[in-house]
Amino acid sequence: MCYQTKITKKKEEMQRHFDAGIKGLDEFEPSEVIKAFDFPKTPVITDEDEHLIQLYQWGLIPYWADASWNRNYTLNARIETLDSKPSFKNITANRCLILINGFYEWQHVGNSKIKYEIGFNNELFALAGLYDHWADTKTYTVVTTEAKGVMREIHNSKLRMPVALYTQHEMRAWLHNQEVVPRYDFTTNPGLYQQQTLF
DNA sequence: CCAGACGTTGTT
DNA sequence: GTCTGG
DNA sequence: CCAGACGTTGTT
DNA sequence: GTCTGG
Repeated sequence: MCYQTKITKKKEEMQRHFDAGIKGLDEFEPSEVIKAFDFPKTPVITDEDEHLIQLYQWGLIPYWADASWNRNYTLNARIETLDSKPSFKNITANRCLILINGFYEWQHVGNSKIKYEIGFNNELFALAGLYDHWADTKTYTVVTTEAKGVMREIHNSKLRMPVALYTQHEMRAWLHNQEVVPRYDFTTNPGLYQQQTLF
């Protein structure tokens, strides 16, 4: 899974990096830790306009959802079952890029856990996402897959990781519904935080 | 057949 | 809206 | 979809 | 076996 990200880059740098304009990012503030369970609005690029960065809210709300919808459960979407889940199957072509320069995951060691920052030397990159857009509601979910490589060592409890895209080619492929191989050659920064698990 | 679910499993 | 558990 | 029903109303 | 209630 993936519930915490990092976006410390300025708008101007994101524009340059992703070769895109910007719309409605006034309320965006770079942040060391972005928490999914707060349902934050974060910068994304959708397949509707690959040269525009806009804010979408983390936590997918399908267009048919009613007031009882619980976004806690649509912060992530398992890539293995996208085509069969009612919440995702009709939007598997609504591709977006979630713009970040790091994300966080916890490693369980004995009965404590260590927080890692994961990324590409603090460079900008993207997570693969799906979005829905209806009325004023613009929301997204982060697509996850089986953890590989170093991610199996770090995220050793759930063995999941977000689908990460690094090159422009990978990002375009995702937006165009083409096969992508999720990245796992991350740089990692351990020990940001350590916590005894409660017993 | 239709009511009820639909999504994932975590942080301070 | 579609799917599915009862 | 699958577990569980599936039949009728009387004779000494 | 088929039908149907849940």
